[in-house]
Amino acid sequence: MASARQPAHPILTPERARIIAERFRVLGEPMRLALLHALQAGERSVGELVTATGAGQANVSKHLQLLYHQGFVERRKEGVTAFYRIADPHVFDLCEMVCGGIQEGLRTKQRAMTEV
Amino acid sequence: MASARQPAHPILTPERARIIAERFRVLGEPMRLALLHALQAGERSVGELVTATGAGQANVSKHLQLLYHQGFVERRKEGVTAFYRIADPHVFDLCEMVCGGIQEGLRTKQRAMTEV
DNA sequence: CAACTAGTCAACCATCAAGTTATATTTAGA
DNA sequence: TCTAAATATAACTTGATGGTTGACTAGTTG
Repeated sequence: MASARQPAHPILTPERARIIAERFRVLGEPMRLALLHALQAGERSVGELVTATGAGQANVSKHLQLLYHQGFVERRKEGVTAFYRIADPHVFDLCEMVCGGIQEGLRTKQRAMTEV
Repeated sequence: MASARQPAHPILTPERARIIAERFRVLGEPMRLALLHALQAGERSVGELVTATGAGQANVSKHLQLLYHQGFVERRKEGVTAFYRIADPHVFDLCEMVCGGIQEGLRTKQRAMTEV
């Protein structure tokens, strides 16, 4: 085990905490996750995302702005149509890690329930 | 490269999106990140966390409840004192991934600014 | 130019969530 | 038992946010 020596945890200044939290918060919204998921298969126009998610157009547009300004998606304009795409596929690694954490939590609860 | 064949992305049902978003949302709050960070060095009582973060006692307690019910921290009661600890150190991997994404985003912007 | 289409923006409302204050609960100790 | 300490909970206030509606912008087409 390497637990004898405490790892030097990087200091979390309030400013850093704020920035990191902001990014987490953007992912903490089902609709935005749905948009990212829809974009996982490739570039999509706003209209396509509207039909894919069943949400209102203005709503989709607003969420896309948030994702855009946080750097999660990129934008391309073609005529009157706007196409969005994933900026960094690593987002999905994040999601999978969260899923793993959820499943781990469930396993822990399961163990707790089946204990003697 | 394995990009020729599209990976079969797991389906994101609304229910799954809601659960995943809920977890992200818990991390999307500076105070809760500060609490997790304070716990990174080891188990702490509520009082210790109050002085460590400078927040109100009731506030800290409430955030701890959230972290607890989402399975991010575990709890131990000793007399009248409650000790909290990190349930799964993988949370910090998540945070570091987010930091990486932030830095990557900044690099991208930097490149965009220094382009011809 | 008029009509249409795709998307963004602004205003509004309802809901939610963070923080505070006060109160309840539980345990230790005089 | 009475008190004090540590924590949890309830009630409340206030600011943030998701969703909708409607106006506005900019291309496209007749």
